[in-house]
Amino acid sequence: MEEFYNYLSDSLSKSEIDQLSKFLVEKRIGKGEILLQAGSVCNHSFFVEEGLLRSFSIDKQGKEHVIQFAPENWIISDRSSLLFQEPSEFFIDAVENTTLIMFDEEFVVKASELSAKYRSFNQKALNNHIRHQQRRINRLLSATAEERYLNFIQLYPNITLRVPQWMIASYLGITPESLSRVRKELARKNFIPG
Amino acid sequence: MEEFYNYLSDSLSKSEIDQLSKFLVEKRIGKGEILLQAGSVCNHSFFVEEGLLRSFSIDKQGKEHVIQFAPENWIISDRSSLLFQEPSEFFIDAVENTTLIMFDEEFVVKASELSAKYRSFNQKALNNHIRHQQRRINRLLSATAEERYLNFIQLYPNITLRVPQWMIASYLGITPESLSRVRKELARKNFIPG
DNA sequence: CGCGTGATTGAAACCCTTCAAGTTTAGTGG
DNA sequence: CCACTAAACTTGAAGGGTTTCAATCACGCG
Repeated sequence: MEEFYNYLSDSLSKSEIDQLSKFLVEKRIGKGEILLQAGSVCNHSFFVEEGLLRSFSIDKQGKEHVIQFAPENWIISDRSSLLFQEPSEFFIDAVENTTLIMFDEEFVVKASELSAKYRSFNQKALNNHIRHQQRRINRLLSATAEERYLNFIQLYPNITLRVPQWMIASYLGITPESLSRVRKELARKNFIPG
Repeated sequence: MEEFYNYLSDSLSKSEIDQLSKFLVEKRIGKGEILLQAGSVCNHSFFVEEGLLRSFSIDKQGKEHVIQFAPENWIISDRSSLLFQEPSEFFIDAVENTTLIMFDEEFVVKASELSAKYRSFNQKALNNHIRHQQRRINRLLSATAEERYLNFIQLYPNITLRVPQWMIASYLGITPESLSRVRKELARKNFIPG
């Protein structure tokens, strides 16, 4: 709970958090375990205390496409499914053994009632999510595979070293083979990662 | 103002809207006029009463990439720039002669103070935006040009007929020539649009 | 040690882009 | 209402970037 309390501490007082703690569940899951199945309704958001989660879809051909990575102090969920109570198109699973905090919409509603600060905090988080997605769309539309990869390792240096390359390739929208070649080409050009 | 009042009527009473009306500005702009310049901070959201707006970026090579279309009753803006007060990466301009309502963050704050209904309405709108973006990312990662086009005309039949093809191509992340060929191929396969 | 997963490499195929030319459409002014 | 022009769309041929498929290599784990 440590990190999640810390995460909330700017917007909720200690006593307020304690009031809300009954809506929180701490959970430990192993690498590869699944938190959300495509087709089922997503009823929780997941805050990562330690470890690494990801969300992804599987297309008709059975190929995985990584939508998002969530390392420590990130929240991952399917907000569409959560808010509109419709079946999710996405999976969420653990890339590493992970300790996480689960919370549902009731937590968000109660916290919003308790604190205006939390409301604006949450609002800001939503807007930040939109910002990230917008930039990603923009890059998918305009950047080459190499540019997207460089952008990725610069934005998420921390994640780059922790996930297999094929997952990064999937996030970038290219094949593992292509990413391998991109990296080879970068090495040739004396690019030093990190 | 008609449509915007209507848009708000579920979450705010008539008198509440009247109180807030001083934060609203109605504006008419001609086709091609620009509402937001990349590099400048976005201070308003735009609600389309009549007409059609779009947001887009311009990459290093001078190519446009359409991020979003906004027909009647849609809101368009750069939320990142708005909320974080940073220079926008995007342009917003008018695809058709457009009547719109401009409002700033003060409007949102005041409306949120006045009405819990508005808060949840606004929250829902943000989540809906995230949902749309998420699906788009997913499609950019997994679908072919043809699939993306079919998906587009199904999702936005109304927009398809109102914007030039090269803008749709830009939205889909392909060249106008490619879209032309995709359409030709669909016609060959006896696909009837609409 | 051996198996399985992930990374690399090569060759061919494919999709999409680029460039260039031609056609159609839309808008403007006489 | 026609003539003219610019913009949008189409079409073709060549080229580039990525994918696909297959084979090989590297490594960690039971």
